[in-house]
Amino acid sequence: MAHRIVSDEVFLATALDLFRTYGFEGVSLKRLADATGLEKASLYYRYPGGKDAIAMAIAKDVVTWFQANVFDPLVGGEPARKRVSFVAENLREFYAGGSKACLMDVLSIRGVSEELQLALKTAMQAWVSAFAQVAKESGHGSAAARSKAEEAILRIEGSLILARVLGETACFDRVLKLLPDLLTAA
Amino acid sequence: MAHRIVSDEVFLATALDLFRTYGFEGVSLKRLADATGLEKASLYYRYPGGKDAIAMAIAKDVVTWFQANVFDPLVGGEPARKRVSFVAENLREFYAGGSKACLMDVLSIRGVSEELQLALKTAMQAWVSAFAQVAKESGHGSAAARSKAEEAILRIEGSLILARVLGETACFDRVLKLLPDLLTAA
DNA sequence: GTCTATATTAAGATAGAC
DNA sequence: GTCTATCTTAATATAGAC
Repeated sequence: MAHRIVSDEVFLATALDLFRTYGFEGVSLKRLADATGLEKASLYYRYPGGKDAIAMAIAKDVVTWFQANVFDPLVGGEPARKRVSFVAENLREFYAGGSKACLMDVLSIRGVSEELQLALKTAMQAWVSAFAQVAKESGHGSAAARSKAEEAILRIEGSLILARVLGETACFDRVLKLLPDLLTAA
Repeated sequence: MAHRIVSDEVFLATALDLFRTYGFEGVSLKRLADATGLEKASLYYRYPGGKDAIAMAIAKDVVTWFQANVFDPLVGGEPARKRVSFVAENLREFYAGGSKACLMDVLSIRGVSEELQLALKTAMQAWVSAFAQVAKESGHGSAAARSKAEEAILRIEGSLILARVLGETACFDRVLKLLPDLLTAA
C-alpha cells in the first residue's frame, strides 16, 4: 500500500471518536490503524508508548479544547448567564447533541495507566473550578459554589449515560438548557 | 487442581464486581476464571454463550435485585418520602457508597451484544417508570413526573462518574440525600 | 516516516479425560 | 460438572526494507 499522509490532528480526532464509542479496552491498535489509514507500525513510530500514549495524547487534546471552549469563555466581560449559555452551546457540539460519550466516563474505568487516570482527575478538577468560579460571581460561598459546579457536571455526565442507554438525547438537551439557571441563580 | 464448588450466586457476584471495575472489554475469560476459581472450560459449560452470556446473566441478576430493592418498595402503604428514603439507602449499598460503577454505564459502551443493549434499555425504562410513578403521586403530570424521574437517575449516574474520576464520593452522598426531595416535592 | 513481515503473548473457544 | 490440553484468532510490539 502506498504511503499515506495523515496529520496528527486528523489521526487524534479519529482516535477520539473510537475511544468514545468503544472505550479504552475496546479499541485495538488494528482498529486504530484501519480507521485512520495508517499501519500499526506507523502508530508505534508516532507514539512509542502504544495505546496508552495515544489515549494520553487524546486526553491532552481534549483538555486543550476544554480550556479554549469552556474554561476561558467562562471568565470575561459579558454577563454570567450569557457566558454560561455560550459554553453550553460549545458543550452541545462537543457531545454531538448528547450522542457522543464523555472521555472522562469511558477512560475512567480501570485498565488505563495511572498517569492517564491522574490527568483525567486533574481535568475534572479544573472543570469544577471553572464552573464554581461562575457560581461564586452569583453570590454563593466557596463551598456552595463548588457544590453547584459539581451538580452541573454530574448532570451533564449522567444525561450522556441516560441518552446512550435509552437511545434518545432529550435529557441531555434539558440539562444544557438549565445550565445557566443552575450556575447563575442566586 | 481439585474440583471446586462455586455456586452460580457466588460466581455471578464475583463476575459483577469485575465487570463494574474493568468494563465488558476489560474482563477476559481468564480473568473471570482466576477470580472465581473455576477453569475457562467450566465457564463455557455453565454459559455456552461465553462472555456475552455471562454478562447477560449478570444483567438479569441486577434487574432482579432492582425489582426487589428499588421498584417494589416504591409502591405501597408508607408515605412517599419514606419509601424513597428507604430505596436511597438500598442504592447506597448497591453502589457501595459511590465507589462502585453502574452496570448501565460500563456495559452500554459499544462492543456488547444487541440483546444485552436492549436488556439495559428495558431496565432503564423500568427504573424511570418506577421513579416517575412516585413523582406522579406528589401531584406532577405524566410528562413532568417522567422528567423528574430521569433527572433523579441521571444525577445518580453522573455522581458515580464524578466520584470515580475524582476519587471521592461526597457528590454521590449528596445526590442520594436529595433524592426524596427531588421525587416527592410538589 | 511509513511500509511489510514476523515474533510473542493473550484472547475466545472446543475436545476429551475423569 | 470440572478438569487439562489444545486450537484458532487477534492483540501488543518490534525488525528491517524502502
